Amino acid sequence: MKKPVNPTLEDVARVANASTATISRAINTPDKVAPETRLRILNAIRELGYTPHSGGRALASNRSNTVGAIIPTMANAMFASGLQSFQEELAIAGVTLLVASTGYDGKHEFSQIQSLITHGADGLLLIGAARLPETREFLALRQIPYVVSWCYKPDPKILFAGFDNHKAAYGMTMEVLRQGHRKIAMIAGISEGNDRASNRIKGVKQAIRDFGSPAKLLKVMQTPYSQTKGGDAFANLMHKPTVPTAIICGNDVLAAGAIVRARQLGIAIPRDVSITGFDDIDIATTVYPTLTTVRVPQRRMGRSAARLLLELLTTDNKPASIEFETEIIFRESLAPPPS
Amino acid sequence: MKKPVNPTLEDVARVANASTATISRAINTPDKVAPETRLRILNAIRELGYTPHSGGRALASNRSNTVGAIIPTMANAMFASGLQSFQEELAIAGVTLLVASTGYDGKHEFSQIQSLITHGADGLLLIGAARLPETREFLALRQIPYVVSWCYKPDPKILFAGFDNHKAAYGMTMEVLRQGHRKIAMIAGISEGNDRASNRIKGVKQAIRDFGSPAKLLKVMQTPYSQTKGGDAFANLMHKPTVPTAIICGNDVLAAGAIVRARQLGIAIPRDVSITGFDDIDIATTVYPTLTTVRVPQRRMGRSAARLLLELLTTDNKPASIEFETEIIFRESLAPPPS
DNA sequence: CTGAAAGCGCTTACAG
DNA sequence: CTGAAAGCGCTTACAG
Repeated sequence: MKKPVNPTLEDVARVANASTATISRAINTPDKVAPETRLRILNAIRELGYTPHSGGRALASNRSNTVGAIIPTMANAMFASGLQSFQEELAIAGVTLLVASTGYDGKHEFSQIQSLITHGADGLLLIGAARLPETREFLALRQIPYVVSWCYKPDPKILFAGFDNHKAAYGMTMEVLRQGHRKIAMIAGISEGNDRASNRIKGVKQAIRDFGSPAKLLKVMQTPYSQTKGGDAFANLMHKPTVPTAIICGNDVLAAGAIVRARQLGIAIPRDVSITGFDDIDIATTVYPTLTTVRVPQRRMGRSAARLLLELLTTDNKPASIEFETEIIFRESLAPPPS
Repeated sequence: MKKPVNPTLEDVARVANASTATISRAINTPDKVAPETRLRILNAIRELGYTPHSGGRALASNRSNTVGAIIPTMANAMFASGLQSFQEELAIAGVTLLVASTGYDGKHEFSQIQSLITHGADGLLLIGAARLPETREFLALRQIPYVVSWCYKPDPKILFAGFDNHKAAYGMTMEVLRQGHRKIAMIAGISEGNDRASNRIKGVKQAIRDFGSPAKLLKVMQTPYSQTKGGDAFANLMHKPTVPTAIICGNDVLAAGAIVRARQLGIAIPRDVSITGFDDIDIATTVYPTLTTVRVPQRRMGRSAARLLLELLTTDNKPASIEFETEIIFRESLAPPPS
């Protein structure tokens, strides 16, 4: 017998000598099928290498058991372990994860959201609260269930599993001030279309304002998240007439880039200038001196996001947002300024 | 008028006052539709937030314009930029990428392959040549077009866009020997089910054998790809009675872990022991001392893989595999042994 | 426990 | 340039 290359339920039915309805039940609700029938069917499925066609399935059942995650980038570990936990939690519920990335571009985000919905995602994980108006409209119009992670706001209309970037950056800045720094600079991510980046900037500014004179924010440089760019921004800051004694970085990648560049320039960290990061990814301990940074509870956040989304998808509950606390991890790159 | 939450072609047809056939044409072959009709339809689509249902589309057209990539892990940058290039190249052709990860587990790989095929992937990008027998059978039975990357073999039955791991590891080992090292150890990845890891081990062994006495491979430790594990393996090697003068690592993550641990243990790199890596990801220059490593042409590989897969999918050509060369990048972590 | 049949949202010859 | 209609692969009341 010739095996069909793309076997369908009908092919399985023929081989297993049963109706397509029974095959479907054997796959989806096995205990509604007699054990011997089930066995026969399972053998036929294996023999043919049958996999259900998700299109037909989605069409007929009006659900896909699939959710989508749209993250800014896969290029560094910022989202990797959170996404991993998200996926693991979904897998327990038998839900498949589809992943797409945006390159920090709102238009890309919109088209990736549409693409994932088109591919049958029942719900979405989105990063951050900043979103194009057309994207918001689309999400609202289509009443797409989604949870927003990596940030938190007390906004009852949106379901968050995240943390307060403003508060976290504020806290780190206060610590830098407490250690005696007064001339401070920041190397931040690009704030446009990125509320995490902009709230971290606002948090730093607010802390320095609240602390009052003589604390001063010399400069905030915005640059894409790459080590090289972080290094460039660092070199730039250190060439100005007034040099900071501490530089607060928008994330660990920028901070690591600054530290590497400092070494190349013969600038000692933290003796000549202190550096802090944000995220606490692996790179924070790879770099030398090791990085004082803000730890983000990625794994717990990812897991919670999955649970909230599943609850949204499978129950009528209206689950509440979850705010996670961040924590300052003290390592070598931050020390009091030379007196 | 009440807007449907999940608008269908029929809804668009009603609003735009046209048949579903015309709507479909306006979307897929716009120039077969009168300009004014097209405009009316586009407005209706926007108004309703319509996105085509990929299930219905795949069912009716028997293609999905989607390919899947299955990578071992998203947890570090080993595959990130290659995948990025792969995606960019696909995007040019209007093809969507679905990504899944396996955690270096053959069974997971099989189920993720099935899942992506189920979700309509027309073709696949796979990493490495090691694969479970059932996975091979499935790929063959279903005649699934795929390209294998991150490795290369002169096997005409499989389409590769990769490099020769054995040769690359052999080359690095020869360089280490050339610089005068004779007592060598290796910290490798887990070779089971991972041909890249095992071929790198074989390459190192072969080089040392070819070089002949007094060169000796003291020990090969296999460990999962994490900095901590790399550090543990390093500590272990340095506590043995016979200490190596050079440690060749299976990838940069392991090597970085070794270097970080060396610092903690007060062991000087490269004075006390040299370290080499594999991949040349960002971490190779973040770590201090910076890492001498094998550069893998990730971006070109990803782009080629996409082109080969598209060729497979859209033409009747039988494209040929592409072998990329790797290159040793000299940095600080490798130096001649103390004489 | 099993089967016949309707219908999910699309595309595409076919006809005009 | 446009429309009516068949059919893609599934699931699921309904009937037995």
